[in-house]
Amino acid sequence: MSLRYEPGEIEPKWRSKWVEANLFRTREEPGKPKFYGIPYFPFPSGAGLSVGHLKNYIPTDVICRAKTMQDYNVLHAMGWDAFGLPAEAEAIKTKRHPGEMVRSYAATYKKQLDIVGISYDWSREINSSDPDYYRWTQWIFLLLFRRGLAYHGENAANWCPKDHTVLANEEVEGGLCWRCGTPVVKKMLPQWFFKITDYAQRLIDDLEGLDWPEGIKMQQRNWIGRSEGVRFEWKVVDSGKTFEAFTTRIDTVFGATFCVLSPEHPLVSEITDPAHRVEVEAYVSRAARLSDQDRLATTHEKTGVFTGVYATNPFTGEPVPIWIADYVLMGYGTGAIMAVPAHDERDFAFAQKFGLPIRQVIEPSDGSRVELPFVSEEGKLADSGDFTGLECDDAQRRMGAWVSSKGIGEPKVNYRLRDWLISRQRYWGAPIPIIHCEKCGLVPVPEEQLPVLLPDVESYEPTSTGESPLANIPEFVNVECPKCGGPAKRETDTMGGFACSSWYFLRYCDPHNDREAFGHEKVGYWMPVDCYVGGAEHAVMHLLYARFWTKAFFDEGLLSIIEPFQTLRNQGMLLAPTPFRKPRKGETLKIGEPGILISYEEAAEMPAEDVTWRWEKMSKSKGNVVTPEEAVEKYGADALRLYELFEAPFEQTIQWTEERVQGAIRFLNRVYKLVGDAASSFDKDWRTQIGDGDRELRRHTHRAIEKITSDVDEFSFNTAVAALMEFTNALGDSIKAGKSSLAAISEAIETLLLLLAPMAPHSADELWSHLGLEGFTLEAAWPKADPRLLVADEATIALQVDGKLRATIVVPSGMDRAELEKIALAHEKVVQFTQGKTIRKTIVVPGRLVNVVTG
RNA sequence: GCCCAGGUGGUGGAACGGUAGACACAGGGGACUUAAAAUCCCCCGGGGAAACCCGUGCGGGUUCGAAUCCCGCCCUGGGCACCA
Repeated sequence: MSLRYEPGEIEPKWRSKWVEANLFRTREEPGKPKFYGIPYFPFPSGAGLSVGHLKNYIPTDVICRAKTMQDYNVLHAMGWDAFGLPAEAEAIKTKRHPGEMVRSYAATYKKQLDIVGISYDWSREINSSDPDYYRWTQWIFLLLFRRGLAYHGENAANWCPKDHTVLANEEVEGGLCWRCGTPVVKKMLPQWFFKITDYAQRLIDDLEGLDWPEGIKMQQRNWIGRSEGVRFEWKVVDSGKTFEAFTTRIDTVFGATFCVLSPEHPLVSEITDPAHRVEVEAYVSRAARLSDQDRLATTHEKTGVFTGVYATNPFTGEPVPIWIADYVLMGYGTGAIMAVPAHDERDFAFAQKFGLPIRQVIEPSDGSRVELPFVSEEGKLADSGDFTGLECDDAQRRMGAWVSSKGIGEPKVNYRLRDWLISRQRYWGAPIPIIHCEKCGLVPVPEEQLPVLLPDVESYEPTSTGESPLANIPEFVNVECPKCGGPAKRETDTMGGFACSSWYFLRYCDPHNDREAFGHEKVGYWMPVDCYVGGAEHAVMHLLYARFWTKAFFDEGLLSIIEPFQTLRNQGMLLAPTPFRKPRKGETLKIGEPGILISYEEAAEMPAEDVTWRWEKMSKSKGNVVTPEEAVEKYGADALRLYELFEAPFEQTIQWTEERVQGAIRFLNRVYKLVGDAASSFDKDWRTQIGDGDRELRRHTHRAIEKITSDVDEFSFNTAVAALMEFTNALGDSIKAGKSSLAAISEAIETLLLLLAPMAPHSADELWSHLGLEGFTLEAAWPKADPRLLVADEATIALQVDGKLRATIVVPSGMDRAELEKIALAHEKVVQFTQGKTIRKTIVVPGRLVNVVTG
């Protein structure tokens, strides 16, 4: 009987059998190794999934299915990053309650993932906006608070003095409030922070042992931004006041011809000379008016103003002018610098603009003349007192020691990383479980009172007061102080969404625990995540926060590991063809777009030459989305899976190409036909029948096992599919040639289905049962390659003369060097190409090649 | 500007320093068919009748041998960007 791949019939059938058998339950059988594989925690958006999103769900599923067959206990779960701004914004737009909305979106995602046959254990599903979950997010907040890692502090925010509200950076247009046109100022406002900076060094150090893409590690290192330097004191002349400056180039200190303070530096108002006050104040308030965005977006044209006062360079005793400029940031180092125009590009530009002296104190070691600014550290000191002549690195050490010995400073490591601002004046998040009491200060909500429930409200839009909408609910706000019993007020800010996603992978291990966030034994068994899969866009947010929390939990004794994600892989994007047309008069193009975006229907109606096609990421707004439903309906889930696996290496961006999905269907049909035709003569008991013969077919079988097993482990799914195709072709040829025994063919067919099972599970199960085999492929044992069957009887040897291929010969495998050399030198092609030349030497690589080198 | 990835046939891509182009897609030819689709067989980097020659972004180098390693460039994609 000739079989065909009929996805519409077999795929729903097998999916319901899997559900019936509770096939995807997490096994926690003693004595087996564990494998924990998950994709990133998605926010279920209203647009639903596209086939592009499946680029990480399918491979993660393949590896988890393979590990299950390899007799691991596997944890493969899914949940919803439900809290946060994207959900709230969408709910406001669609006028729905965010909770109800997210639940319905999540249901759509679940359905979409199910029809592709992804093997999640849905009994462990998590929703971060569920009180049973955020209760523990709040508990973790209190844990961090108790450890001094959560603090309430002042931070400069954009403030509109007329509306009495903070504004998001996006709400400031040209330095003006978007509502009333009043100039926005920076104002210190209380916010909640997590003290991630305490972990800066450990976050760098522990990257070392992780199997992560090198690019992501680099991004984290750069983000944390460690730099070594010296922090030291400058005295303001005739004032008794001092400030500290941080520099990584203490070796250039003799070239410091001025100092610069950040406009926000507290000393500015104290030291400014009365004659310069008006000018300085104007500059400071102008700088305050700029949002960070504008300040960073502007061209690097330097601005600044002189304070009229001087500071003494502790190395030279010389007074240098103190300037104010916004290129010095209050948030980094000390907010004050020594400026060395000869050896720093920014200081150089500033000095040139304002006519400040430029003094060279570093020169190349070979004494050659260079153009300034000379920023290299390869050089030696000049005109630097006792330090003159030293190499830069040596000078840095000695000058650091000199500063320490004088008691005016010390070598210091600085990090670019800032503390993690977690409070949001928004409704849709986990309420921060703190009570403000006039008498007792910040009082944690007692653990037994958790969760602090997010009250159900009619209107949850952000208020004009700049406070969270929760501040308008007296029943929520007014409470008794848990400490003194007096009247107190609840914190009304909620936590940003990244708090929820920083620990969900621990909750999967123990999702129904109502006494703890996660049981020690459960996380001890499952953690760390062995395989974490997602896009590269979370490099410095989620992946950094989750690492920080894991370390804090380790310090608390809740975990015995210091890193949550041992192996991380980033999937490539999937692009879809997207049509654009030429702009008409009066139409403006969006930056980076080749024309005006049009729909597929419009494109079909226009003359082809008027349409420009471009590959774009699938998105609702681009109108180029192919949904899993459409693709499964049209091609089948197994074909879709194989296509996405086969098209390119996992990390690479691919282009959605229908013809190639057809190729996957064609392959599946070849497998169906082959298995269908062989079914009647299939021998379940091939193990007892198999003899010493059939080495050729069996070699193909066992090589396929070896190759596909290692390819799946290494995330090389495209070559795994290719190996499966090659094996199928070889098996077909072997059957056609009629030289193989039924036992060897049966072994090959059974093996083929098992190797196919993680990638095309519906078809594997269908054909498995067609052969009369019991159970599901997922519960069958993964085949093992027999090393004795991997070696070939014969080897093809390349014969080269001077590195050029001249012939190939087939010899019995295992032939030794001497014999290979003898055969090669006697070969007619070798003789022909070495004629009249001296043979200088012969390179023999047994099993591979012989290279005859002439001289 | 700095930091990461990448540049291989018409296309997607293979290739422990060892026969470049596996496996596919598209295309061409043939078989089957009244015909088409599907399927099966053959061809498919360039030049050449062939022997051979040339080919992995460009220029050098190391090596018996380089797509692969080293140096210097050029492009493409991504990230960071006044961090002293």
